[in-house]
Amino acid sequence: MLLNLSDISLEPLHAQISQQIRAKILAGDISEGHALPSIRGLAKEQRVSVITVQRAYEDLDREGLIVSKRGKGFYVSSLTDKKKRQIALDRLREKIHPVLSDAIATGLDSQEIRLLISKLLKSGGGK
Amino acid sequence: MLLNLSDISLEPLHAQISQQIRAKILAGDISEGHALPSIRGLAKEQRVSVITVQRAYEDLDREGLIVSKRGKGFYVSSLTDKKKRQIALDRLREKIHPVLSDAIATGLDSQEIRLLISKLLKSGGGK
Amino acid sequence: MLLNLSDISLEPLHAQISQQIRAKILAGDISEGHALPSIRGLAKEQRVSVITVQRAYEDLDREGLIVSKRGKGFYVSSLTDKKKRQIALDRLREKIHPVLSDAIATGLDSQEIRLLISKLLKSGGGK
Amino acid sequence: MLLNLSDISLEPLHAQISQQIRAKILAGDISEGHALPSIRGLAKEQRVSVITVQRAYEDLDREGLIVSKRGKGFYVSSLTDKKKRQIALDRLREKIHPVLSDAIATGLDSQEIRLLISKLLKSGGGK
DNA sequence: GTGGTCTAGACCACC
DNA sequence: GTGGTCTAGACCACG
Repeated sequence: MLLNLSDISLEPLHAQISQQIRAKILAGDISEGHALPSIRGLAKEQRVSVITVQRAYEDLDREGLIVSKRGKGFYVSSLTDKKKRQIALDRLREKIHPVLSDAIATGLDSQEIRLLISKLLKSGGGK
Repeated sequence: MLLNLSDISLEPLHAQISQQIRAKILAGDISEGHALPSIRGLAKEQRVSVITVQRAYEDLDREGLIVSKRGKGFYVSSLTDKKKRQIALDRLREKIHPVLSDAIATGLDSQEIRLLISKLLKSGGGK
Repeated sequence: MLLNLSDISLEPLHAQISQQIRAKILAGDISEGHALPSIRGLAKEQRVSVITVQRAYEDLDREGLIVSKRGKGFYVSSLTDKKKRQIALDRLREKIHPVLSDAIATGLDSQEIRLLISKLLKSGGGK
Repeated sequence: MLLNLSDISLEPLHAQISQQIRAKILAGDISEGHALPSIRGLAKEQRVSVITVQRAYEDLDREGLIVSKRGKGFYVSSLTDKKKRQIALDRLREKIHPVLSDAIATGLDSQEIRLLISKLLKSGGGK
């Protein structure tokens, strides 16, 4: 599985892993019912500790995006597209709310905030 | 000085302090040349350690928003409104960029991202 | 790690530490990718407080000479020799400028300043 | 008396004062036997505390550059030009030595150090 | 009074 | 094990 992990990021490794897999699932890049890489396999491939992958999978499991089948591995849960979009929106709202609050407190007005965001989205928004 | 600190927040205390003072300065709530509360005074008032306030002030000093006058205290730097707005926008851009990247990776399109943000901004954006 | 710390120097301890490690890195005595001593280890070895070493490492981190890998330690950043030399020259310029200004203001002329410096450099320049 | 004092400099105020007066004396801008401004007068003129000027004068007195005539004020000592130049050189040597040591430890060689200094001296070296 | 530095502990998340 | 944060003291130079 293609992941982009960084040793020196402020974001913990397990969070980087769960976040990138979550994105793949919500974007439909991994379809429902498909198996995820085994914990050991992914750990070896990404050169991280087994426990790190385990924590990432635990998070996704708790969110209901994947399910563990004992002795067989982890599988992508079955979710309607609508439900996926809802989850994605909820996550976005949760993460963007404090940023907007801070921007407002800092004296920026809604107009220029929206303008900046539009520019960022047009310029790709890519990583 | 009125601050809203939470010791259960994920955000370190010193970051909460510097961020709230930064917002006050950028929004023009504290004007240039004015003295900030003394390190010890603010520490006592907010019931945090002296070092915690010190780190917050250090950060703002490094950013150029305040200056330290030895033996006298900290003072708000002189910045034009334009410069302040620029700093605020830069901070917003930096903080919102990864959030937007993640939203895109998650399968959301620019249209619904903008829509969500507009709704949040209209509903106050307040904390 | 071999450090030469003096608690009677005017220079703060943390600055002495960061400066000596900085010199080792810029001179290539510690190569890129190598791990630095752990904060606690160095603190114990040099008989200083953990926080003192931490501040030294923070400074080097901020300058980009080392990077922190959470849970693993600090590592020397990868820098080309050219870049290292540039940083060394910039530091020298910054530190020597006020000294030269003062010398000029004091009535010395460029010729005798250069002469003195040459003599100091020939006599070793060593500590 | 024309002085250039900065509130926010790392250099203590009294050191800034003594250093600038010292430079004037060594450069011959104030000739021997001339009276220095009164402590109170200079303090008022430069908007600093009396004690701050006092400490500056004390330092110069200890170095033998000025002498106190009780009840009359401070006067520039009588020093031959050769002696003045010697003092200036001693000060320069003392201040530049650690800077050169650090530069050497940092991997720079004498050649490029001299080159940098020559460039700084040619470009004015002025403050 | 102020900020700057330092110590000797402690708890936490991460790997 | 690692670094990141925080506390509660202390001493110093400065104004």
